[in-house]
Amino acid sequence: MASIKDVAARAGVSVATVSRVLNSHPSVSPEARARVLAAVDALGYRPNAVARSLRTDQTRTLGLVISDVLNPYFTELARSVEEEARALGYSVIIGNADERPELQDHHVRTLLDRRIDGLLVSPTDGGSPLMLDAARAGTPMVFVDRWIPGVDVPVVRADGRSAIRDLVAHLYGLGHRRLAIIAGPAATTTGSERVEAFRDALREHRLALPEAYIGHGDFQADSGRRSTEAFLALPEPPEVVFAADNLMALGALDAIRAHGLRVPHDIGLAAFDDIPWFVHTDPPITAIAQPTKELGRAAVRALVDRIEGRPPQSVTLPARLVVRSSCGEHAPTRRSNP
Amino acid sequence: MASIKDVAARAGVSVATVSRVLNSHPSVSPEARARVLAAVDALGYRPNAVARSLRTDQTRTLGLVISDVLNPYFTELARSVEEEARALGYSVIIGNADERPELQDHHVRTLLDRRIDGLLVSPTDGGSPLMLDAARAGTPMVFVDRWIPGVDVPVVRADGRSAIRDLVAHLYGLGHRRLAIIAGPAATTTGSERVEAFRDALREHRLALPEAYIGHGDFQADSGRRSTEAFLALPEPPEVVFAADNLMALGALDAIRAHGLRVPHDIGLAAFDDIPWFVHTDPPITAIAQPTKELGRAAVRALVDRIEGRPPQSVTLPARLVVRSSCGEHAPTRRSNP
DNA sequence: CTGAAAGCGCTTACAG
DNA sequence: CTGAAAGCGCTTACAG
Repeated sequence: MASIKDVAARAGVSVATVSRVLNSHPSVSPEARARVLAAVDALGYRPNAVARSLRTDQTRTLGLVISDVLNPYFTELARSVEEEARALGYSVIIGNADERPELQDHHVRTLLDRRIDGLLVSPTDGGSPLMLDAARAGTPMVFVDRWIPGVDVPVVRADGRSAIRDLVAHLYGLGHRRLAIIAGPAATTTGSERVEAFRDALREHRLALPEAYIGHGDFQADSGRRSTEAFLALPEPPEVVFAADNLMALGALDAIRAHGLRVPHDIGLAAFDDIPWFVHTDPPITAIAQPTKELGRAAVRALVDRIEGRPPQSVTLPARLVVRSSCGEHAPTRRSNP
Repeated sequence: MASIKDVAARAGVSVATVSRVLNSHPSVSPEARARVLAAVDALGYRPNAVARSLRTDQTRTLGLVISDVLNPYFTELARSVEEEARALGYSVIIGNADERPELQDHHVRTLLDRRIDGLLVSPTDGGSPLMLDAARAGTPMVFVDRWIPGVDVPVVRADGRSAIRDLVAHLYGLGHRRLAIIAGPAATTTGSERVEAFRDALREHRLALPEAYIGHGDFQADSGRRSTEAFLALPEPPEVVFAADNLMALGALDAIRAHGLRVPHDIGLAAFDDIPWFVHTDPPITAIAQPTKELGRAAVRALVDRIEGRPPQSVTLPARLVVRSSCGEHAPTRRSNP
């Protein structure tokens, strides 16, 4: 592969001049520029980003560590992150933690070793020493979707509280009283917050959330399946199950179908996170939609602000309820979006 | 951030010795090793991968350029690629082409600039000059899923031909005669091959594939929607629509529902690529499943073979038909997997 | 406007 | 077993 020296030799100038042309530094004569450009072209020269990074101490690369790529919500988030990053002149390297803290640490470590300019994280747990150290050491960092309390890092996320209140009101209006939730891991903010918001909303209707109606999931389909089976085995099973993410909703659906039950006739189902397929499931699933694209964009902007020395800002965007027919027979109250 | 010099100073040895310890070179005295390790620990030193790469001319990184991350098939492929790569000591950087040739080129260029050790590509088109040049220049490269004919690069893919023949036999057995397909872009191998396999299978049953029954899609949901609308507007609409990927099937479902039609009563639907949600759609969708994980693994192995100087091998794995109820009322002939 | 030179953080023959 | 030194491919003050 041709190096800057080859270009310099062919153009009859020094490597300094080649470098200046490549970085569009103003003080280069038109003739020199032309000769360099011609040499670059002839040689098919491409600057070595590794060498440049070593020298400039910046990689123009962002790291994104997400909890689970197979979750459509995170896939969409990742895509929006890459899009915005590209617009701002950055690449992004994605690390998939698969909801496993050790794997999350593996990726954080690899990314740090590669000297990425900044890190976007949706933490799988309460924060490993590695991540806490990185934050303290001043690595530019922003949390997306989930965050770690007590760490001085901007957070970009959606607030599902009011959408969850809308959901509970909707369920109550349909006559349901026994409402269960499949929660995410308590160590994650989205895991605990959604349960709390749900519990608070129930309380407004003077409804309790018994321990048996709380499934302890891990945001993966399998745990949705297991929790739902436990609910169904109860002497008094819930009338509606609210899954705290779309994968656990998938697992719940699997379990319900395995028991020969029908939604919503035998049991209702709602999910946090909306995906295109929810329109076509049997029946269409009532869900809480996050402004995923906007979250990705805002997260990148906050991180790049931090990297480039501007004060970064935390952002909280509202989620919204999308009523479909998975929770009851009534003609659903139509909301903004079908 | 501490550098190798800091470690050397603290341990009272030269940087060469530190480097040897870090790379577990045998000729280091136990005492020196211990002092270095202690210094590394005290300083929280982490080697700079950028510097190492510049020096060794290898990044231990693979590039993966896929056509569309939002497509669950590619998401799963990406995940399996990362998993296998990690097992072999490599990281992977994913570039999402979004089915856009310019974006594909952007990622190939960026990846090449970063001096990745090898490139895994699922080409969006017939091959840009950039990609062709890279292949000719000897960049270790492997095509996954889709490939470019006439380029000397190993290909790892699934052969859907026999599964498509099974599908057509299944449809024929159900009494359907007017079968349509929503194809992918003709410039992609999977785009053209699936149509040809479909046409060949129809011929075995003395059925024709009229031009009007070929939708020209681009593997995205919107094109599935448009093609289906065109089918439905025909004087004699098809009895079954076969979408060449799952996103176009989603679009087809949208269009069918928008017309107030029901699957399979009014029109049948089948898809290439199977996804977990197909079990829960209304009705469950008959699909052709690829051995996605195995494809990802095999592709990484072929690429790493190539990188490490072993002869890489092309691999073709079979896809298989999964019969559900979206094509007809008959009790479906059960196949290996529900 | 231009070039010689230093230096980013590593690795690795080479000499001892 | 160990260290001094060269060098990977760049960028960038510095001097002219």
